[in-house]
Amino acid sequence: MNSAQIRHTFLKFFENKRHKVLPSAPMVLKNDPTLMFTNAGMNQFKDIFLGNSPVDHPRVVNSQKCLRVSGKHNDLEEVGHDTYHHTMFEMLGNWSFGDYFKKEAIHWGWELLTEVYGLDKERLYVTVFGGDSAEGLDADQEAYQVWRDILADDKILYGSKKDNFWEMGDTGPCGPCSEIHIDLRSEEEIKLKPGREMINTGHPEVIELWNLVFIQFNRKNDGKLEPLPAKHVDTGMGFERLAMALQKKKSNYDTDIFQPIINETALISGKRYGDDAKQDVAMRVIADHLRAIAFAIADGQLPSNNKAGYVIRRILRRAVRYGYTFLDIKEPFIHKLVAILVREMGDFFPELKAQQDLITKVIAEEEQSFLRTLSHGIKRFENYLSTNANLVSIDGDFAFELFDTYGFPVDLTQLMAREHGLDVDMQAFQANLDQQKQRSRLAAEVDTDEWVEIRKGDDQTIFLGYETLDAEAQILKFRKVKTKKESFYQIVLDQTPFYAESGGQIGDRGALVSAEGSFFIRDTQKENDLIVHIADKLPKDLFVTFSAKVDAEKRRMTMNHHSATHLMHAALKMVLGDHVEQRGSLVDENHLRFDFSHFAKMTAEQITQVEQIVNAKIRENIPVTDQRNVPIDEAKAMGAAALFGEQYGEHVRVISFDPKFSIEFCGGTHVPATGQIGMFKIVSETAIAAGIRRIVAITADKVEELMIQQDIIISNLKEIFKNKTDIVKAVNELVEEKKMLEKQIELMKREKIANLKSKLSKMSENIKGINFIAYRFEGDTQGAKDLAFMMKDIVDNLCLVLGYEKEAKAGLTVMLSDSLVKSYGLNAGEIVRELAKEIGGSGGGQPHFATAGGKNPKGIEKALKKAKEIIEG
RNA sequence: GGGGCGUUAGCUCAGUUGGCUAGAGCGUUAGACUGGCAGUCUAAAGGUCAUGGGUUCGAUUCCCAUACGCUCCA
Repeated sequence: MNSAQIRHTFLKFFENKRHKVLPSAPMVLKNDPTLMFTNAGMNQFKDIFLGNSPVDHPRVVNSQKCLRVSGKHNDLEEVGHDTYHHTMFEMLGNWSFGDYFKKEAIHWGWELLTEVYGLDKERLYVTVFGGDSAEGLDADQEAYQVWRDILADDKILYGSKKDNFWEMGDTGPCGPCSEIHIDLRSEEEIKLKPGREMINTGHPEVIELWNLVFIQFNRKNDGKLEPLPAKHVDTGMGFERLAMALQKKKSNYDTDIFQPIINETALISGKRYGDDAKQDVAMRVIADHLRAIAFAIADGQLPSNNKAGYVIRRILRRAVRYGYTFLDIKEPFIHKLVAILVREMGDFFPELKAQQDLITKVIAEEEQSFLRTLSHGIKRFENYLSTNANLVSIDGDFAFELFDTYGFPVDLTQLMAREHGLDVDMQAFQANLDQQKQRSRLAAEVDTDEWVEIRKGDDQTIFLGYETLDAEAQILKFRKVKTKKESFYQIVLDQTPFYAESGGQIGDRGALVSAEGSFFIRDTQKENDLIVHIADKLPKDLFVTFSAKVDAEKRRMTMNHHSATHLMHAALKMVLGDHVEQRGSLVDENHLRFDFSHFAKMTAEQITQVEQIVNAKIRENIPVTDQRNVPIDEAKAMGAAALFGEQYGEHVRVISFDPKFSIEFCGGTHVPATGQIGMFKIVSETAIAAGIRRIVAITADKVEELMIQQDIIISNLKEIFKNKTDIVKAVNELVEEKKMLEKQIELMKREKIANLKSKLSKMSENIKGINFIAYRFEGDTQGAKDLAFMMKDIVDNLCLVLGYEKEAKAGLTVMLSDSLVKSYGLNAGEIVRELAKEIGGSGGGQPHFATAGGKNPKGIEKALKKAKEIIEG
């Protein structure tokens, strides 16, 4: 059975048991401050478990793409060194939300594995929760009894809280779990030691296959467990492991999920998989990381230098590094593997296929830039070696500097050190790293108090912001949040007109008004599905009914920009083509920012064209069509544009301005009719990454402001040019004229200096073989310098002293021929310091050229005389 | 969010106690050589030393702020 069939079989099996097949949620998360990436199948159902979202389907089945590269689950450094760790993997899962429980979950799981997939029953073992006295929990007898109906007693093991009690976090839903393990060792090995003794011992061929979690408790803030009214089933089976078991391989990487990519890597590098342990590790790393990066980019996360984007960049760089070091590939190559990945997985994950070009381009660009970083680091390293003789080991501080400031991986530093017979002081390196971690942790510390419940309210906050900007509201709960910089309150209301930041639209600002006064709400944000109002102060009386008022002006401008974004999106597709795909969007009261895939700079004509289309649509004054709760398939059939990397529920909201022109999935707020936007203007169009362009544009008042400003500039110009008809021509003429005049001035200056040169040459007095000239000069420091260097070229044995006055300050310049410095022992710096006393200042410089400045211009004559005295000695 | 580093010619970069009237290589342009091309030689053009303040007789160099970029940590 190939991997596609394995996945299909799983979904089909549960679909036949009345489960709803759901697509994988995006791997990159938004609106969850605690998590950057989907790291388990349950993430997309978190709000159901927490009771924040209603249950649409009590039974669900899916295959979820997961990424474990940050936070609690971080497998990045393990990947490649063994046969089963991955950054990105698929989690097959079936779910019951308050529907069936242990009995069905266990029986179906067993049925699927043994009867449908045909796994050998003899090789399967199960574990159940064995109880925990500290928690006051008994063993999970219920699960045990179900298993006893299926399996012999010696196949069932009791597990500890660590292995068999699953918790989402410090608080929240949790419960015992039952795992199915498989023993894939050879017959001989099994004879030597039975599988029963190998469970959970970390053997790569005796592994956990499927985890069935039975959620029946809620962990409270005080650590106590409270039974849940609705019990859930949450299961997760590693797709790659299952494939290994079914395809009778010894490693996940030997399955058809990874082999095509590994083969291509082998081809590119000219090495063979299986020949060399280190090379094999590298090929596994590359195969794994390629998947993670490609899917992340498809989900809208580009590599960048912070947050989620940075994690993606690091994964890619790890892959490049392994290729560079162990496969000796010094050229960008990972992007070439994308085609293979798309061929293998593009059918089940259409987002990959649709964005193949972009993914390839972005990866190629990143590879290039990292290879530059590497060569930079190598250069620095060689520099370090050549400036530090007789080294015994590489300084840990230097290795850290390379790593921290220049991004040069420390293992490469070690490798290069070894080539020179050196080692790296890793202790000092680690100490530096720990110090940095400590610092970051302190700075990022956020102290969140527990929620204080004011009123009972099980339901979600009712959002009224599409219809009104002013509504009655009561506080459900609030909490205090403290960071290094500030502290504020988060407030949850029973209903609210405030739009929480999401989908690129900024959160509303406004106030909660009661008899007591008005309390400023500075921002509104989303935490998962929870709408959180941010305030600096709390009202004294929290139990009254407030009037929640949104800042209407800010919202109006934001809506203008949001609706304009939709119109522009449609216009871009018309002008540039259907490959235009939204990659990011930000709208606030000041502007709109829109990132989209397109591979070339837009021409001025294209930009104008887009502006004209949008402005025409604005003048048509098209009323908005706002359809809520449209079934997703129906919305798609309408031709609404969905975004990659955005998670949509069963029902979506569809916003259209003339369904033939612009129709999009969107949760944001929009103008009632396009006329309100008034006017649209693109302010800039730039590149932000390979294949991604960014447009910044403005609407309404902002365009008006811009126009007024530009009008003022133009009328001012016209006035200056006495209302000439063609100002551009006038300016051009002026520039040309200026150039000509500058040339003339330059000529005259030269002439003047030439005159001065001959005049000064004639003034020269021969004092003891020194050609001495002292002169009061009309000019400034720079002019004196120019003159001095010219005189040096034409007079031998020169001692030139120039004095000049500028803005009531005095300046002196002394120039000596090199011969005087060498054979007479004269020093311009010393001379000028002596002379500076006369002008009430100080100075210095080089032996042959020095300057001084002072506040007393009257002393210039005296200084010039004194210079002669010095030379006369 | 915190730390480190960078920004000098079209490109890649030097410029080390503040003073060599800012340099190299590549590229560009012109001329010469060669039957032509490739090439070689010679010469030239090209710089608000990111921006704005400050210290100083003098700042690419030191200090402060801003912008942009790189990088590590969270």
